[in-house]
Amino acid sequence: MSTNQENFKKIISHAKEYGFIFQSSEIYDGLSAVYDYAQNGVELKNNIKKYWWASMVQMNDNIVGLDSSILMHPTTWKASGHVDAFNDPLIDNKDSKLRYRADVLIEDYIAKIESKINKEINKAKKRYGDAFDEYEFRKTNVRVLDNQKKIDDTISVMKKCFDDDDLVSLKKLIDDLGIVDPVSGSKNWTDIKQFNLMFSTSIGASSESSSEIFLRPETAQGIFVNFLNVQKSSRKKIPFGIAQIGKAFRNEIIARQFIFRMREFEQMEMQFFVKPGTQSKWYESWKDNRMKWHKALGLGDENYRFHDHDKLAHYADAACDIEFNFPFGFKELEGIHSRTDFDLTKHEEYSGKKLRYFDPEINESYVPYVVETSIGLDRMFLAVLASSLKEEELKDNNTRIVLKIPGFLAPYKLAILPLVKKDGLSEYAKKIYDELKVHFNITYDEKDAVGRRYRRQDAIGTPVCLTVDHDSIKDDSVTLRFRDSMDQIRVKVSDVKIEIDSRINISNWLA
RNA sequence: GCGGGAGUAGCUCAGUUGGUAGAGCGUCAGCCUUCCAAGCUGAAUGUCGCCGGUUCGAACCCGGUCUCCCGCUCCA
Repeated sequence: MSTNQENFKKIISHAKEYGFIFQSSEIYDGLSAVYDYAQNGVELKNNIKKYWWASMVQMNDNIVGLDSSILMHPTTWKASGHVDAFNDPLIDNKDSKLRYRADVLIEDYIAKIESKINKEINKAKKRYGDAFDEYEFRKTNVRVLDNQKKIDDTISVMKKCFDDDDLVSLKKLIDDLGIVDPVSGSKNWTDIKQFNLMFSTSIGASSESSSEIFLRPETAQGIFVNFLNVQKSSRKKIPFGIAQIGKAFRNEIIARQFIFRMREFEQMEMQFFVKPGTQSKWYESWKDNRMKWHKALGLGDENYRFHDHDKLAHYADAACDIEFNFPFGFKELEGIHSRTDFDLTKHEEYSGKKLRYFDPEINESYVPYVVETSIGLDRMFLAVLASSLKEEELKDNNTRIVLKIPGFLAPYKLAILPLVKKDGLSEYAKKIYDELKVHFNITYDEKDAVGRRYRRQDAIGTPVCLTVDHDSIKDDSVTLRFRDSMDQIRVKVSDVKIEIDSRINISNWLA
């Protein structure tokens, strides 16, 4: 475990030292759980996006792309359930150090009193047998009436608190009712705090005309509200999918573990619209498909596993995660959810617009069911970085740090290195650089011994280095040196493009 | 948010009972070098996370605060 922690620290240091990830606003002490992608990080991240986009949109003739806005009509989030689900009044018990939802505590209290009433009723039932009239009993029994009044009062006070957003009175209610922590039995409560996981902002420049809107907490809703627009303009027939890559925002109560859980993060989501009744078939098929996609990267099959959800979210009838073996254990990397017709039905309800598909095969229209695949881009980035960063023992007690990422993901595909600066080698090398830079993202380095320059390229994952020596000028041949094997081959300058391309072309990983 | 640990150069870290800040690696300039780092010369870089207090004097002691890592919780 401690070695894993050390390993994780090394990854974080490496990410900073070699220009992959910096903390946001670092000179101002940083902003909690927000990170920036630096010169090498942005290349790697963009390449991961390309891999996903190609496998979704390019490789499937029934999946199309979308880039919807971060800002959406506020009713979107009422319809999706986020306004309710992402909004919790929380309270801590100072003795047990546990955190509870205040409304759940009160509801538990009400349930307790209800069970008292039921006990009373059951006792009376036993006593009076068939002659027992529950309605009459509830109306007349003093203890029952007393308890029922407690319940009614509690509910009305609680409702008023929520209507008025009055957390102080809500706290007072918990104190007045003498609610204790089920674990510690203590009444030592903190104040109630409202946690809203959605970031809000306002639209409209003047304060009178402005209205509160949210930064999207997931990209999926942008797809749902555009479902019919896309379907009609693309003339796609069900089953078909809409893919989207974009930022989402969650005001996490606690956000940690480097870029694993951030407040501003990027999702790659695909919503697949299917005929009702066929969703479990597609759910299984996408589970299989997505796992294959991950494993094709070659980060190690043993690093992936499925994890089925025990309790399902309000919108799902089946759900699982693809978990990855991060330095801090197996954690969710991608979610695959069978979302039923929940979202489209809700949007129909709230918008008053039909979101139905007319199926020409059965001559009927219906609200499609949705199977979602949703992957955290930043998590994917971390998975690639963490599993690829290796420290290798070489001969003569030497070691090297090498980032063994798949070639097409590498920030630079090729580094051009003149063996020495003099004798025209630099000029010759720069000429090659100019010829090749239109084909690949490449870099040039002539500082220090060539061995040290190889190490620098290893550290950022450059799969191939090209070295120009004195013979190159005579016979137009150069040495290619490969990151993983450290092997070298001699090729004609005119063959370099083909040699590189055969090793880093994304199609090698897409099949 | 609570509990535990931490914050000193780009990175990893020293820094004695409080006396005015260092190493290794890296970076930059130059030299030397004909293929796998750590050969030579020189240089730059720190309000010791931030604010306040105690003290003649604080990297060190005290208080607050910010940020990171671990546990609880949730998710992409």
